Amino acid sequence: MKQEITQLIEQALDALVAQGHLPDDTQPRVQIDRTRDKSHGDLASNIALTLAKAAGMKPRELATLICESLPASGLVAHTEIAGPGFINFFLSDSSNQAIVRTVLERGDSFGHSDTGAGRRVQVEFVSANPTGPLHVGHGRGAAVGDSICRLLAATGWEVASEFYYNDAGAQIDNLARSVQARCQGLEPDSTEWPEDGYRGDYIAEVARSYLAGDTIDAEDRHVTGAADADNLEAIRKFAVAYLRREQDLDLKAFGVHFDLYFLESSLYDSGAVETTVERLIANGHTYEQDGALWLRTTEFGDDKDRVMRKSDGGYTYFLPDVAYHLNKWQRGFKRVINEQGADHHSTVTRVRAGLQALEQGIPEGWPDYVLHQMVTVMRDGEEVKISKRAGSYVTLRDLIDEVGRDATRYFLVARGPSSQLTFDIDLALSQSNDNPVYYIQYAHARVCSIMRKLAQQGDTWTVDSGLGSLERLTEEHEKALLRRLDQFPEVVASAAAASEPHTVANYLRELAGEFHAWYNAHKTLVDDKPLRDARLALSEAVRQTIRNGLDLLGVSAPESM
RNA sequence: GGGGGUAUAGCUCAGUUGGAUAGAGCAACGGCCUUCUAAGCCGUGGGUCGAGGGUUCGAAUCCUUCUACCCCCGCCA
Repeated sequence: MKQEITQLIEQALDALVAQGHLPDDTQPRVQIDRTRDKSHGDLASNIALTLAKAAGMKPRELATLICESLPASGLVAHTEIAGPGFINFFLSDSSNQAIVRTVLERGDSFGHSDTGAGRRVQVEFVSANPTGPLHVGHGRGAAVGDSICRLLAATGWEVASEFYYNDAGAQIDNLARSVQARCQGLEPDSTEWPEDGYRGDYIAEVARSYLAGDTIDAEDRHVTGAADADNLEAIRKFAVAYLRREQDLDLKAFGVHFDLYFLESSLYDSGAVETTVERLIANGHTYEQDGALWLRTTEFGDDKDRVMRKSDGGYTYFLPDVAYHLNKWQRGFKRVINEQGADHHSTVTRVRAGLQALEQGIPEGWPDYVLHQMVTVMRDGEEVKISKRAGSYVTLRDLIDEVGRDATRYFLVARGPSSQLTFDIDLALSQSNDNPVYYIQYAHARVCSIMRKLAQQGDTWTVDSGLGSLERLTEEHEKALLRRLDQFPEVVASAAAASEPHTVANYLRELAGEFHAWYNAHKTLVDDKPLRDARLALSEAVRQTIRNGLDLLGVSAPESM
């Protein structure tokens, strides 16, 4: 609709240029906004305000000229000039009502578009170390990352979701030593407990399972506990498999799927890490100091140089990270989005610097990052500190069990990634009925309920009869719903472009609110059949749109509550 | 000290890449169920958009200075 109106304005401007009212070099960017206040019509343009100076006219004067030059169109009922010089467009009823047909024809794909044109995009998220269960922060990453994937797929991108699986390095050794200590009967308070060891209770459970000789069936590995407290390597393999399985189960319960688990160890096995080091050295961006090998990341905007090979010969996490992202580039992903917690912010500059130092023609700002701010968990009115090493923990699984998957996902995705999030468990539990997700789902279920009622009465309706009498939708509540439905494709497009799924959540709250208001004000199943069928068609369009929107958030659309 | 983020109603947060009188939920108060599900609706009250300055037809939004809080600044990830 915006596009059609934009074209009308452009035609009017062309005519004014031809008549000499506007300079020949007028190259306006026509901007159309939805109005906030319905007394301002449906759409508004500020074009007269932006061109007034160049035209040497007062804005309202120019606006009048533009309105007089607008080609006739069945879309527009009338225009008004308002305020300092806005042109307000009042759309005809029939053009507003047409959205119902569009929604019902497009069905599950209403709101989808093809801006991605089949281009490939890779989205990496969660990427938690296999050193403990997933916590709320990972949950936020999972909810946001998965929703971004859904948004990109809905806008025509070919999406590859990926979990970088850190199964090598110092933290894994730390994990193995912690489990071994538990196998040996040590407690975290013991003086012999490993320095920086993981203290959580789950470590004891891993040890118990290992000593019992359990077999772990994780998605990509199957390991049986050797039950030998002295075999550190066996413990390491068992512990990684155990925690991998736990994370698999957590993500499955959360409804999050990954196309690929990329193993950090594979970068060592394939020689990619070595190759990366050699290339960085050959390119002259490194130096040795204090027995370590440093990368001159300050050449690429970092505030200090970084160690890539430690004095003990091992690599820091930074180097495999660079090798991993080179691998992504080599796989042909021109667009990559990394969704991470903001506590990992410092890696952004570092990874990009490493990629520049490789001199492979990778763009400077590649890859994209979406950083979500920290999640604070409140329980019993107090903040629960999340620390794997200290052992205090609120797992994602706990939340799903207590609060429910839909509410947990909605809660974690409904805020902008850049704002901090307080997850109050007591609130989510005690007032779960007030959770916005139920409000939205209820709107969906209500439409289903109306349809059931219709069937109970032995009545039927057809989409065609509904679409044939859309002109009966004349109530203010109905007009508001029509406008809202028309907005959905833009909401999806901008949410996808900006990697901001929360705007979809906000939209659904508005749509559901307007539906509930309409439902209470006007009965759908009235005796007047044409009116009834028109309202059923509108109800069905609302239901379809809510369903599509919830799907983008990974939240279910129940048929009854 | 440096980098990033945030600051909007009592609380939790929106605010469509500069638009018209800044919104919603919760909390408070008052109404609505013999009528398609009351997990709902209607109404009332509630604001120096952290503070100062700047840019322009127009600023919660952009620039600048300051203040407060969160995160990071490791040869951990």
